Order: sequence, then C-alpha cells, then structure tokens
Amino acid sequence: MSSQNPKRAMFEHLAAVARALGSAHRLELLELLAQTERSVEELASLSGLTIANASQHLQQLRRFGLVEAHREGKRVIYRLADPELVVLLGALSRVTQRNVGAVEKVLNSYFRERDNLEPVSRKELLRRMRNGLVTLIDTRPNEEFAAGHLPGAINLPLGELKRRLRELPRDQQIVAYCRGPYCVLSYEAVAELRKRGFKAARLEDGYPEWRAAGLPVEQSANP
Amino acid sequence: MSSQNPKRAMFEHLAAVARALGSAHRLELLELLAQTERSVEELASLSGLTIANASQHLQQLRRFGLVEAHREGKRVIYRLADPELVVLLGALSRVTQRNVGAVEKVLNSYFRERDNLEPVSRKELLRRMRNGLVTLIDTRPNEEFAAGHLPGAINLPLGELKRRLRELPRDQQIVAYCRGPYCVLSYEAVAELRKRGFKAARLEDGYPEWRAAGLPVEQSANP
DNA sequence: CAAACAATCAATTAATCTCTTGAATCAAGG
DNA sequence: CCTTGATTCAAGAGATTAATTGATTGTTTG
Repeated sequence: MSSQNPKRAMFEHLAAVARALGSAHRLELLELLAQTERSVEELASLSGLTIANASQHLQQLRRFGLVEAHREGKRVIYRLADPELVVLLGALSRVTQRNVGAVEKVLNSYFRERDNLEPVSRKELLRRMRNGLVTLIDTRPNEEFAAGHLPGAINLPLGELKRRLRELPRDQQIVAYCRGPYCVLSYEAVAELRKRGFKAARLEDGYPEWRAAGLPVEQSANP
Repeated sequence: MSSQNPKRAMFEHLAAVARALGSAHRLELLELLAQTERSVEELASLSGLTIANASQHLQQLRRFGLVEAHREGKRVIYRLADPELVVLLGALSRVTQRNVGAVEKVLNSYFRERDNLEPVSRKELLRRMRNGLVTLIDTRPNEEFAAGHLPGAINLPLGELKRRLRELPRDQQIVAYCRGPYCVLSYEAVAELRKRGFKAARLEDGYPEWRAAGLPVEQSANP
C-alpha cells in the first residue's frame, strides 16, 4: 500500500482526497453540510439519494477526514470536519468555472446574462452594511436560515418573494444571498426583483463562505 | 446529458475536475508543471511514467482545462492553464495534511489499540537517550536526513525497513520519528516493527519541532 | 523522399468505483 | 424484551478508469 517513495506517498494521499471529492453526489453532500450539520436521512432526502447510498458516500468522506459524525439518540449527525474545505471547494469551483467552457455555457444559459447581475463582494457588502445603505435578504428556506445567517438579514425564500414585496424598500439597494456562488436561489430572486423595478444585486458568494471567513453570523432562537 | 437541474450539472462538472486531480501521477505532473512548462518526454522521465502513459494523463488534464499544450518543432510543450490551480492544489494539500494524521490513527487503531501506539514525548525521549536505553530511527528519505537529524539517529527510510531489520535490537525500545505530528512515515514504521515483534514507539513530533525547541542536531557530512 | 523523433491513438486487460438489495446493528419507547 | 426507526454492513452486477502494447500521425533532418 505505502510506496517506498515518500513523495509518491504524499501524492497518493492528495489524490485520495481529490478522488473523494470526485463525485457529484459527494460534492452535493458537502455543500449541504457546509450550511449546517445534518442527519443521514436529511442528507439523503435533500440530495435525492437512497439512505444506504448516502450513508456510503458519507462514510467515504469520513474515511478521508472530510466530515465527522457523532450520534444523537437514534440518528447520526454529520458535519464538515474542516472549515478549510469551504476554501478548497471554492478553489475547485473557480478553477472549473474559469477553465471549462461547457460550464460557462451552462451557467449563462440558465442564469441569462450573468454579467448584468454583477455580484457584490463580501467587502463591498460590509461597507454598505456599516453605512446602513442596504437591505439584505436571505433566499434560503427557513430551516437553513434558522441554523445561521448574516447579521440583519431578512429571510425571504423564493416562494414567498412575490407576496412579500411590500416589505422591501424601493429606494435602497437590496442584496440577496443564498448558499454559495452556484446556488440558484439568489440569482432568481435578483432577476425577479429587478423585473419589478427594485435595485437588487447578488452577494458574490453565500452563507458558508461568509462563515468560513470568520465574519459574524446570527442564529434564530427557535428549537 | 446535462440534467434538467443545473445545480446537479454544476456538481457534475466540479466532480469531473476533482476526478482529474484524483490521481497521484496527474498531481505529480501538475506539480512539475507548476515549476515551469515542459515537454511530454521530460515530464515522463521526471515522473517515471512511460511516454504513452504520461501523454494520456496530460491529455486528460487538458480535457478538463487544467493544462494547455502547444507545439514547438518536434515536441509538444505543456503548461498550467490557470495560476489559480496553485491555489487549488495548496488548499487540497492543506486539507489533506490536516486530516492525514487523523486518518492514519484511525487506520492503525483497527490493528492495535490506540494506547499501544502511544507516542513518546521529547522529554521522555531525552531521558531514555541519556540512559542509552533507546535506538532512534529516522524514517525520512536520505536527503532530508543528511540535511539534519536527531543526534545518534539511524536513517532508515520506510522502503528499506524490511531488509534492514537485522540492524535493529530486539531487546531495546525503538523510537521512530519523521517530519512532524502529521507525517505518516513513522506511524507506518512503528506499525511494521511491532508486527515483527519489536518494541517500537513514535516520537510525538518530528525533526522540525525538535530543532525549533533548540535541542541539538547532527548533520551528515556527505555532499 | 526516407529515416529518426516526439507524441498520440486504439485496443486489451486488470483494477476500482458505484449503486442496489437485503440483512444486521444500535438506540429508544412501549 | 420486543418493536420501531435510523443507520450501517456485505455482496454482486454494471460501469469507469489505468497501464501496457503496438501501430500511427506529424516534424525535422539527411
């Protein structure tokens, strides 16, 4: 198993971890875990996998030290083992996006002119927040919002957007965020808001990246 | 091909890139290319691959946009397509490194109870050394050993371990060390030695920590 | 134009993953 | 202690990937 050459052994370790990331299902599980810790059943149903299959993927991730598990009563709760993983996934996204032409096409065709929806960076958002110049909306579902969100954000899941438009200011910049750079929700929210004449923009990345950057977060106080 | 769900399609792309990284050979090629651009033949010989095999790996990397190639006369020169790759590889190795130690421990605990692999602290090692009660082995490769090692240590890289067992005493405690708490080498050496009936233990940390603590070191005098 | 190189292609075998299925644990509640 | 619910384990069919071998395509040089 272990090669005689330590350098090769190191590459072998790196490759093993990369292979652990080399499955769309596992990446999806990691993204779900980047938001909050979850049980196997929850992960399976969110990702559309069977329980057994999800469990096996999770064990594989655990074998390579990417996630940790602990038991709570009947269920086993998984979580990311290392916040650095968010960085790794981000880098993977960036490399993929920058280099795979097909990916760009997929993105563009789905998100119609992405450039028009120019995103706001974390830094920029922080500046605007300090000046009170911005209304921040979180387009993720309630449970995820409750588990943690950006300070001062309003939870406005996509489905509720249309009937809660009156809660939003017409004169102020609105910034929407969700799970990360590839999360669809905030794109759609911004598109919808702009169509209605609001001044809206996306946050460049999402809640997991925000938290990973060590910026402050809030939690809702409902069990 | 692309599912109706763009999110899934995105994960599929990310996974494909991760899989492209999921091979020790390809990672080694990328590392070589991170230094400078190179021809196929050069890469093959540096990495110990056959030309055909190296070529195939390189094409795979190219298919996923990680490297670019252009022809110069008879030869085809490859280079990294994106400087961001260095960031990605860095993140990968940080995540791996943080977890390799833990993984090894888990693996080892399958075979022997953890307590048996209890590491020896620097202080403890110093006491045993003063009493001449210990044989100290350095499991790092020759070059690293030559650059500096603990006083009195024998250089015994993992690959040579099996055929040099006779150099080791059966009656005396053996302590193995390598690069630090996350270095795999000494774990494997200790596991191997114990399997063969030697009394072996790991040093809690490695050469860098020893030197950083201001303790005495030796250097080999061969160029 | 033929010979010599450098790299790629094509095809085969061996090895590794993936998903599914059904049985086996393990904890909590009656 | 038996049942239920949640998860893991074990085994097998099907698909993917890796390394090897030998032939093939371009490029330069005599």
